[in-house]
Amino acid sequence: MTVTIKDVARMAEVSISTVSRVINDSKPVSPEARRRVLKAIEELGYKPNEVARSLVTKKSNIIGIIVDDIGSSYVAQIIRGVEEVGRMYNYDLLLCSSYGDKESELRFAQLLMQKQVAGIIIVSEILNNDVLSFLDMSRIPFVYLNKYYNVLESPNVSINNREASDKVMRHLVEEGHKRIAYVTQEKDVELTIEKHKLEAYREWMGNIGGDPMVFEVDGHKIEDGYDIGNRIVERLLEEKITAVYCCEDEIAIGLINYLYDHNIKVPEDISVVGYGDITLASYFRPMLTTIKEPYYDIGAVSIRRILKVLQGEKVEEQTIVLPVQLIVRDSCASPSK
Amino acid sequence: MTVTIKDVARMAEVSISTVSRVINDSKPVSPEARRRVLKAIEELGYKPNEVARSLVTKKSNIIGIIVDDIGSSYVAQIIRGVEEVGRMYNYDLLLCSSYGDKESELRFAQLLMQKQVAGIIIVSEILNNDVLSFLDMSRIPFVYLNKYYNVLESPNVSINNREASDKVMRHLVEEGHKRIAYVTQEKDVELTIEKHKLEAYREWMGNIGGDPMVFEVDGHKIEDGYDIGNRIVERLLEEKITAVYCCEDEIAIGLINYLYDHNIKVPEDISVVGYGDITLASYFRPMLTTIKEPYYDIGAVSIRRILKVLQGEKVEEQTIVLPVQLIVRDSCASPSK
DNA sequence: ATGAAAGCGCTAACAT
DNA sequence: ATGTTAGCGCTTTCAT
Repeated sequence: MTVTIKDVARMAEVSISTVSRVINDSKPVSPEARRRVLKAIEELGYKPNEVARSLVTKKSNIIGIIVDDIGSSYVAQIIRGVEEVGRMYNYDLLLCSSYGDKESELRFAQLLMQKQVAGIIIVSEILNNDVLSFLDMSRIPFVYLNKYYNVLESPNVSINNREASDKVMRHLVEEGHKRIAYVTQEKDVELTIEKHKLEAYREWMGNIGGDPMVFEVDGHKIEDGYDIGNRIVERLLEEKITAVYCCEDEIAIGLINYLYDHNIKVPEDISVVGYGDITLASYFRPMLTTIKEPYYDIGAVSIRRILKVLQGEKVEEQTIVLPVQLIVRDSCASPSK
Repeated sequence: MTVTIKDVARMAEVSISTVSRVINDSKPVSPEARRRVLKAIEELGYKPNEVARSLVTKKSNIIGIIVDDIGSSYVAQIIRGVEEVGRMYNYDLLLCSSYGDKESELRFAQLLMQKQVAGIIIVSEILNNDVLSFLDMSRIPFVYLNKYYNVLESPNVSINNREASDKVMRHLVEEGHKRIAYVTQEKDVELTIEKHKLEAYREWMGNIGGDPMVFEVDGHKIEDGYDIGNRIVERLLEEKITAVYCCEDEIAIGLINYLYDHNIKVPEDISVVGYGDITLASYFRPMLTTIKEPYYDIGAVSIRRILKVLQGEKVEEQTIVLPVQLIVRDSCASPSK
């Protein structure tokens, strides 16, 4: 049946410890013995049983990742980043989808512990102190990623949302827009990144002497953006709004779809700016002007952080802040007229 | 420290075997002993070490999944299907991305074996007999999914592509199109599903007495569809083509983008049909008329198949064929005339 | 019904 | 430099 370290030892005529030593390069082994072991491994096609290994070393080279929904493209991008960097260091990914359920998140965290994962990355869209405190206690290296909520007390990787919003507003103003609306999330504003984005928006509107006009959307999906189009389009027209800054790409795209379906042209009649730069943003027409949240990098940096901790390095900052970028594309133009 | 079965046994004043029996419900245990064990487990917050378990049982409840690129939305959908069904039976997912590299696919398959996964699902976009024969030999239950190539000799889940193409052509013809072009893949046509799709296309064109007009595209990305727009648009116009049937949604979307960027209206000037129904298809404007490949279901059925084998059930068919559906949306209309 | 003990495949002291 | 041995935490005979 499956070949074990014993078989290798027997064939190479050494003890299993010697075999172990050459596999792990953990102690000096005479060239001769090493040669024989290597030969035996080759001939038998021996592959160490990772499970047995994990049992004794009490750790696997598996990183657990709990995501909200792998179907979201930003989540997939984060996973790519995690996967690719992890792979470089021979770490594998154990994937769980919580679909936004608090209890699932916690249960998966426990499950991953049972599986002796080396570290955990959570991509969450809700606020869930239960996992956070569980993870804190368990003393396993982890990173908590949350696109919406400000996470302050846990290791995380994010961008400076205030700065990002400033970039959007500066661009809009420089393009000549004065009547700019902002579409924000209605839920938990004070706890989310919307707080900072709204601040930036309000400040800029103050500076250019315009009235802030804030609309609230409920949900993060393209459909939700479409719905809000339905609810606000009349106000937009009445108030002669020339640009709508949406808190998320999905909302922006939904809104543009609504406008498209009602013969309002983007950007000719109204400019729309998004936030996130999801995959769709550049395939969609008109191509979306938006803030690039570097999802891939967020994933890559997250696992790097965990790997560092695993190697015993001290990681100072709780939050690692990545640079933001405004991607100017076609959904935004100077106001006609 | 971490609490083990010994701790539970001590607290419950039974042997570890009894604890094991309670945990696994493997043998009768007296009500009294069971009660005490349960209580101890509760109080200590004991969670069995899955790694130790796997070592002795020689199998984990982990399903390995090797995908081409988790960034593709169809891949993400398949994974969702696998994940959700797997979860119902307490299986976890170990994820590897091969990025289309043959050797990676093989290496990952070996790696997954080392980790004692219970089964393997491969989502491949290339032809790789090395993994296939490795998997065959290893006698681990697996499913080989390939969107492009006909896989005949390995367990797989797919749709009837011939039938799907018939549906597209019937729809196009019923809408009144006579001058229909088909965009196919240029690579390995004889080995891929394009063979059957082309057959259907040619047969229908023969039936309505039209000239088949086939264009070849190289690649599966939206950009590739855009490129081909550049290459064929003049022919399309010359030949008064009223509908283009593209072998993949990505190609269709790229083509529509090209047409959009060059002021050719879809569907008013030209109808475009895709194949796949990727997530983008319904968010894109015009919404794409396309064949729905049920990715989620493909994933779900794949893991069900593996689970069946794991439970010792015989699974007769190598290939499980799922029903197809034509999704009629907006990118296709009757030819204006 | 329960416990003692062997052993899964490996690593890591400890001896030599 | 190499071998012997004791576990890692669990399941599973085999006795009782």
